[in-house]
Amino acid sequence: MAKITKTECTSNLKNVIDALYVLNGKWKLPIVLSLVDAPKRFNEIMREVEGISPKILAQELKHLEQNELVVRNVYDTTPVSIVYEASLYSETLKEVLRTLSEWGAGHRKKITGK
Amino acid sequence: MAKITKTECTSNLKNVIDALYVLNGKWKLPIVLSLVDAPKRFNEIMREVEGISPKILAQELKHLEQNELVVRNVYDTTPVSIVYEASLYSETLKEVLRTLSEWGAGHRKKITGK
DNA sequence: GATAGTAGTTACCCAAAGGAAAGTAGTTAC
DNA sequence: GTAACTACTTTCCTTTGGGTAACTACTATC
Repeated sequence: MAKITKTECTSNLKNVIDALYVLNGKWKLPIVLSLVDAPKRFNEIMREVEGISPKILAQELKHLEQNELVVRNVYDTTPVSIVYEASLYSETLKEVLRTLSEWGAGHRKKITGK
Repeated sequence: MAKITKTECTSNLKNVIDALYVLNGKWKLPIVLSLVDAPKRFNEIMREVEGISPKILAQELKHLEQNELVVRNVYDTTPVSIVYEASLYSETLKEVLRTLSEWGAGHRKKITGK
């Protein structure tokens, strides 16, 4: 890593902590990945993201909506259908997800597979 | 995001989960960032990473050592000095830290600062 | 009228993460 | 001998994350 100043390092740190605050937890990135694939309804997400409970899914969707990563669309059909989709903004996560995925794959090889 | 297959998506997901498993928690990346800056002793890290308790620091250093991100050097002086440093391998995190930092900075602006 | 599906909410519980404070064992300085 | 510094460990406690199961309110189908 190129030489950096103390101030740069501290602000890096703060940025990383902020990013992790938003993306932290077992389910947030899996949900986003599922919705990036295609918009889905509540029970469809439940079926795709295996193991998640309705309580946690509702909670995480709210968190992701607040952070503008997911959009909740309500359609006035009978009964109403509610469709969640990854926001345009969520595409800014693309690079983060890519580097994390690459690192995770490489690291698994290093620690277990060799 | 370019069109991807279901299989690619699932393996992405697994990789990301694996990466987060290693990097998860409040302190791991802050500690790595601190050591990337310069090798340090236990109490030096304590002072730089504000708010961390000795219990947590000892625990996280062990975890990071197991994952080969941090090296623990023992020097046979009197008294022994123990110096922790970021491993060469930890440089593979560079890209991850950079994208996370950039995203965190941009996201903070979006959600709070405007 | 019973069953199933929609999108959740509620209450209760457990386990892991993390914080606070004190202790330990050794060395060094005063 | 007392205080301070090293690198931790131990104990206790609280908070948070997450799981289970039941329940709600509505609609559609048999």
